[in-house]
Amino acid sequence: MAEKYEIDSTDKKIIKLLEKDARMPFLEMARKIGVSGGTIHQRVEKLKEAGIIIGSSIKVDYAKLGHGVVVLLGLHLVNARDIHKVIDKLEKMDEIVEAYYTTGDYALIVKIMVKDINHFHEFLIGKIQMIKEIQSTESFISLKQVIDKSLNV
Amino acid sequence: MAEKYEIDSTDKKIIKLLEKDARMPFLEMARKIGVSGGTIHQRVEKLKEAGIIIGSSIKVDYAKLGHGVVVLLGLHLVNARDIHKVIDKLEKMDEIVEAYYTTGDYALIVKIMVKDINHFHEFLIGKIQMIKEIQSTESFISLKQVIDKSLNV
DNA sequence: ATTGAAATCATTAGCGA
DNA sequence: TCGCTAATGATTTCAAT
Repeated sequence: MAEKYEIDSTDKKIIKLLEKDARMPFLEMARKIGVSGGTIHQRVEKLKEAGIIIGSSIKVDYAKLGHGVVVLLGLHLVNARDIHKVIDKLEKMDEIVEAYYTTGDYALIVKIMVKDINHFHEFLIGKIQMIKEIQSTESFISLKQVIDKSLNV
Repeated sequence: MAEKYEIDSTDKKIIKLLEKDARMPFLEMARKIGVSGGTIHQRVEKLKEAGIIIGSSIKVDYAKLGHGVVVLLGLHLVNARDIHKVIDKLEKMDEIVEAYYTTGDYALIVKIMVKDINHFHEFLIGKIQMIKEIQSTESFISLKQVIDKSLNV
């Protein structure tokens, strides 16, 4: 994995368009890029096979659904060896949406989404602090995401 | 904004399916959920109007395109009042894909994607440290994202 | 990479619970 | 009000070039 892949400017344009709108019709993309719809279809299939396009998803305003608080949580483990056990447990928690192995201060940094500060408190005490392999945590509470965009490849 | 919205179980099922695959045909969703295609269409339109569905995007394996390193960066500002000026500058940088206002230690936490550690170094010295409103930074380098999922609403 | 044809889908209007 | 059906135009998909 992580082998570099050769993509040309047409592939790049396709990726850029689909990052903005995953449901854009292939024929519309074709008109914008200046190739045929069949070509778009072939290119997208190739990008999927190559594992460059992994999937697609809608963007949801979770705040409108009552989950407005994002918290970044740095985790210290008792023993670095337990990291996979910890990840297994974290994976099952609904509040956790992302997790990163990191170098430096923390073994892991996780991103969680919760309804409010009370919910966060309950989550921290009732779920995170129940994992005995976790020694301590540091919380960075965010009330607003100010930038959210796709990488310009 | 951030008003709560009443969504029923059909809306939830639609959101869940589209989070897994934004290009899923409405008729396929209709068959899975047990309603007509027209109903899916109406519901999706309503969810968009309500601002719950904001957009859609493909998921790209950026590591395969040579941008394999994610860094979370905590920023300390010289003066908290300058935060909007800083955000404006950050917004223009290709490497920065997300940014959060946070309480506590940092004024901002940003997520960046870079090719490798050298690229990160150049970015830090050549771009971040050029912003005079930023006092100091702390870096959390991630070589692997181990969890990435959608919130279970 | 394009073309063209067949299957499938999106979209809308009108009907009915 | 909400969901369904039916009809049309657009799109996806694939084989042949």
